[in-house]
Amino acid sequence: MRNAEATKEKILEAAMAEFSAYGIAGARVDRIAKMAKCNKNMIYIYFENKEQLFSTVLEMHLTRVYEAFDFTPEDLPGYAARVFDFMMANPELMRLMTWFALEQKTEQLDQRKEAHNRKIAELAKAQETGHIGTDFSPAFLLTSIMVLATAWMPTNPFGPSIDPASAGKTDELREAIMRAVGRLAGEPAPKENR
Amino acid sequence: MRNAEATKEKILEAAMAEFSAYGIAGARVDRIAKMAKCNKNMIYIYFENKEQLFSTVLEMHLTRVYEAFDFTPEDLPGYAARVFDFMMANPELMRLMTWFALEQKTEQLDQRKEAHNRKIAELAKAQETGHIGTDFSPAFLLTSIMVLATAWMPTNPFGPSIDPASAGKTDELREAIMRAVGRLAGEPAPKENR
DNA sequence: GTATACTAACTAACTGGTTAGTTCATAATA
DNA sequence: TATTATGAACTAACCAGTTAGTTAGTATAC
Repeated sequence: MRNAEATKEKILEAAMAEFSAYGIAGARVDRIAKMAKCNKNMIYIYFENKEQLFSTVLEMHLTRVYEAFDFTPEDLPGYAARVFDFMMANPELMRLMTWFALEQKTEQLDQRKEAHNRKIAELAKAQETGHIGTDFSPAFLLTSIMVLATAWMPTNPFGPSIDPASAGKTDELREAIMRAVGRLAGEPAPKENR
Repeated sequence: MRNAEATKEKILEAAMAEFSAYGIAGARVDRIAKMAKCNKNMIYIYFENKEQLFSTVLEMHLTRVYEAFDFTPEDLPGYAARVFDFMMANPELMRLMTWFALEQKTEQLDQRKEAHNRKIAELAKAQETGHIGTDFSPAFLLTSIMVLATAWMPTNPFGPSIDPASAGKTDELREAIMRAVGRLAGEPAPKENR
């Protein structure tokens, strides 16, 4: 069976599993080849080297995220819930991002930077128009939201290890995260609560 | 110069630098020996093997943390500020913890677990006595606090990379984190906002 | 239609450098 | 002299990346 595209696909899939499990330094090219049921050399033909392969895998999946759900500055709890659900369903991606943050050699991904700047601009506008509170800066808000939404991932040193009971209670957790984000973003005009 | 204790100390110091920089898989024992200006063999005499050395370094520094500052359930913003300052001053420890969370082989550290359970119990009591709000569970609160206090560390994929401008503004950041924690923990009876 | 030439996809075996861990002779100390 | 600390050299395994060669598919020529 000769099929370049299929082989590339299998390599990328295996690489995702390997890198998210072991990071760049810990990943083994031989193991990726074996998992992809292809020859090791094909990896070097299609993807230069190990680091290049990692970058390709990471960017591919990040692109998938950016297309998966959109940012709604007027409904930040809803956005947090979507991030939470997505990350819970894709723990491998979270691991990949964390490995990258730890192992990165000062490089930054333009793609992510742009996406963040766009969101921050939207938040600023939402603050001006009074849709959300102005107690926190847009950048602070965005970071807080992302951090709260991903706090219960296994990659977080303070997440499940603090709160092992949360393991099964996904719904309660999402609901609490949404309320927390609501508190920070400032309930534009809820008149009263409870 | 013959001094076993001093050699052990130097090895531990070098190991901390190496492991926090490269993780377990990426760390090189030869590099640690060179940095500690000791022979590689000494490492194996004093600390069994590489993984054992890592565990020793991690536990040692975690103990240091637990003794460094105490938990004040009635002043959670203050606690968050202390965690923030400590972590900002010790970014290496945060990296070490993150490497561990990624590389761990399902082991849990009893020491940490105990410390967390104690804090959660204190939070529960503080809720009963009305010192803090009851909108969020103690475990949720504690995780949120830790996560917010450490969100702007370089290890966080959503921290400085989202908000590079925060680099120099430590004071503003701490103040915002304290307010955020206050929002989540405080105001037992928030009648209205704005 | 079938023989030939050409190319893309793939493979097995190898290479050179690295790395965790060991051995053993020597030096310091008591 | 006996014990312990130390370091240089060593070893076996590992691993990223390479090489030289094979196989399958496809186009061209007769």
